[in-house]
Amino acid sequence: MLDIKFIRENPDLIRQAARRKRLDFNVDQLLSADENRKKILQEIEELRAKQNRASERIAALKNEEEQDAAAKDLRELKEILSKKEYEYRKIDGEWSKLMFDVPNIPDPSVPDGETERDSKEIRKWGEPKKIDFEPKDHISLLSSLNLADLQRGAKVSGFRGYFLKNEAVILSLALWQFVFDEFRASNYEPILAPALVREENLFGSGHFPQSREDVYKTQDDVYLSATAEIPLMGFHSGEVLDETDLPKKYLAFSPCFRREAGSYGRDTKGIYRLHEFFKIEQLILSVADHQDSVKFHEELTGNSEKIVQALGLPYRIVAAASGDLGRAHVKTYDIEVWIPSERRFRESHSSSYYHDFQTRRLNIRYRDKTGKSRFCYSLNNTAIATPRILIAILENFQRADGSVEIPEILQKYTKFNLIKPVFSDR
RNA sequence: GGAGGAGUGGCUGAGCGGUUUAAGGCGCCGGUCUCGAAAACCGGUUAGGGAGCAAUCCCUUCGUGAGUUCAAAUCUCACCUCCUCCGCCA
Repeated sequence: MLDIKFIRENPDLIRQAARRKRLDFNVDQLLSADENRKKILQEIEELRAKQNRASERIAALKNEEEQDAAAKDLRELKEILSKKEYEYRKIDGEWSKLMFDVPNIPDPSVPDGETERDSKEIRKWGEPKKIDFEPKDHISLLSSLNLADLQRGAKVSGFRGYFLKNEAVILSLALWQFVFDEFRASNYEPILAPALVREENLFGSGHFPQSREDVYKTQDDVYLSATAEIPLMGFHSGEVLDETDLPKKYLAFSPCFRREAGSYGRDTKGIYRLHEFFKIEQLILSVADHQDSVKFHEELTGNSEKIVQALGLPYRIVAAASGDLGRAHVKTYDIEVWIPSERRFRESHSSSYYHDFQTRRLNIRYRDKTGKSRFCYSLNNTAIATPRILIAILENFQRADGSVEIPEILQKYTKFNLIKPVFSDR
C-alpha cells in the first residue's frame, strides 16, 4: 500500500511502476474514485456536524415532549445521511480494492525486463569444481544414496510430496544449526515462528489479495504461511515502536507451505519446488530512510553470501528484473547457486526491500526524534531454505565413485564427512 | 468441545443513553518556586483525516464489524483477543 497523497501527487510514477512491473493498473480509475470518495466524505462530514449540533440542542432541552418534537425534524437529515453513507461505503470499497492493487515503485537501479531471464548479474563468487565425469542430478543422487523417497512421498502426501531419509535428515538439521550459529554473535533475534497465520497478515505482507491461490487455507480460516516473513511482519503489527529500538532484526525458522498453483509444468521432479519445506528467514524493520534500506539490503544479502560461501557453493547475485518483481517490492536480489547437472545457476535465496509498503498495511510505526509517528521500512532475505539447498550441496560435492562429500563447515554437526552409495535397500 | 468473566488514551482506572471537549492517578512535556535539583503548585498531553497563510474549526476514534436511536464508550447481534473452570490432548 502506498500513501494516497503520494499517489495523487505522482500518478506518473505509479503509471511507470505498473508499466515496468508489467502490471495492468489504471491510476486514473483510482484517482477518480479517490476524488469521488473525498467529495462524498466531505458531504457526510458536513451532515454529521449538522446532526451533532442539533443533537446537542436536543440534549439541552429539559422537557421530553420538546425533545421528541425536535427529534422528529432530524429524521429527514438522518435519512439523507444514511443514503450518503451507503454511497460512501460503495465507493470506499472500490477505492480500497484499487489501493490494494497499486504497485510499489521499483528502484531506478532495477533492470527493466519481463521475466527471470532479464535479471542482471551483479557479482559472482567461486568457481564450479572441475568434474571430470558426467555429474548426476540431485534426483539420482537422492536415490542412489538413499536420501529421499519421492514415490512414497507422492503416495502419502500427493504431488510434490517427499520423505527425506538418513544422511539428508542429519544434513538438514546440521544446516539449521549452522545458520543459527552463524548469527549467534549478531544482533538478529532468533525466533521459531508460527506457520498458521490469520488472513490480515497475508494482506499486510502484500501476498493478498493477489496471490490467494498460492496459499493453503484451513477450515478454521487461518492460513498456512508460505514464509516466516508473514508471521514476522505480523509480529509488530499495530504497534508504535520507539526510534531507539530500531532497527529490529530477526532470524526466524518456520515450515513453509506453497500450493504452487501456477507452476504445474515446472520442476515437477525432485525437491526443487515443493509444497512443504523449511526456511530460516532474516527480517529487518528500520527507520523510514531509503539509504538505510539500501544499506540493510546489502547487509541481508551479505549475511546469506557468507553462509553460501562457508558451504563452498559457487553462486551469483542477480538483480531481479522489474517484471519479475512482486507488487510489494522495491528491489530484489536473488542468490543463485551453481547446479552442475543443469550447468546453470538457480535461485536459492531472495533478498528484498519494500520501503513502507508492508508496514503501512500492517500499521507498524515508530515515533521519531521529533515525536512524529512514521511507518517503519521493512526488508527480508532467506538465510537458508531446505531441502532446496541440498540439491546444490549434493551435486557440487559429488565424487566419481558416486559418494558425496559434506562441506567442511558442516562436518562438526553431521559427525560424518561422506555420504556413500548403498547397493541394497537399507 | 462446554460454562463463566473481561477488553476504555503511553500505563492504571472510573463512566454503563445526552455539559464526556472520556473523571481521578501514574508517566511525559512546559512553567512557578530554587544557586541547582527534589517536593509542592499551575498548565499541557490518544491517534487518523479534512478546511485554512494562520489563529482556529469540522469529522472519525473506548477490541473489530453491523444494528437500534435525534443522540452510543454506554443498548442489541456477530466476530476477535485475553482470563478462570470442566473435558480432550503431544
